[in-house]
Amino acid sequence: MSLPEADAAVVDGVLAALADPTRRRLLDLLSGHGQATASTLAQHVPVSRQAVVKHLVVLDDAGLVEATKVGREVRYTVRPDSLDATARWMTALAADWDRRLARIRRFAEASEISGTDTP
Amino acid sequence: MSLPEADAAVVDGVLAALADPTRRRLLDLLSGHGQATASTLAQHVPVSRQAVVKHLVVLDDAGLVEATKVGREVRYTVRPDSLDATARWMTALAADWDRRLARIRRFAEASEISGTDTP
DNA sequence: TCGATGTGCAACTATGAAGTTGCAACCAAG
DNA sequence: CTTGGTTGCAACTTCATAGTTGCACATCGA
Repeated sequence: MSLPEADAAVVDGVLAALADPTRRRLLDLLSGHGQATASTLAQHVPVSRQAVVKHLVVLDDAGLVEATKVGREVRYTVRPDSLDATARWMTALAADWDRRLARIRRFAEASEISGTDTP
Repeated sequence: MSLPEADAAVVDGVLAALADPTRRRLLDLLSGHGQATASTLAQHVPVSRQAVVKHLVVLDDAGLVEATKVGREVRYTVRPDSLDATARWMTALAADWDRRLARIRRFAEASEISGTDTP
């Protein structure tokens, strides 16, 4: 109803991307440095450069980072748009749950009976 | 840093839990029905009851659902608190990225050095 | 041109998670 | 007590993904 369904794919990708601690760390490093290459990031994370690259591909597919080729190196930057969309989605979802729970609670108090549906 | 670090474990659990589409579907069903058992949920989802139970355990560990034993059945309910906390965390993170990007952009414009696109 | 540094691609391993099946235990109603 | 429905536990399979290594390709500087 009031939940935005248009960016379901975006939300899906962002949630999957944020589920990994290493990727969250990379995003943290990126937001702190403004720009960084995969090689530079690999120095601040206990995995290899190729592992970092794979993570950056996932983050790029989720729209969370942007790759810019500068000479022979690839600079990565954080992109807040899809994160912001997912944050809004989650906030709306939490509000929706609260609404439903409030309604159910009110209904339960009024009708005194607890059997909601399944007999 | 304005980012709340106290609920890092909560955020971690919620993100991991929400990463799975089946778990999101279960949460959707639960928020719609108010209450449901694992057997009931399994009828609305293309997986077995035991798979649903495992998902519910994950959701319970993440603080997203609550289990209540009623007679011989276990009723599950949605719990918005940790979802709300995660939503706030994500909103703060998006705002933080925006802040940093704005600062970097302002700095780049002021110092005139970085040829962003036109060489 | 030559070397050094950085990136891209491919093959491979392995650990964890999602899902299944089977069976035991439990509880309510006949 | 027995029977039907419900949950709980355990072993097992399967598959995605995080990680590795090795090498080829590009690019900058001397």
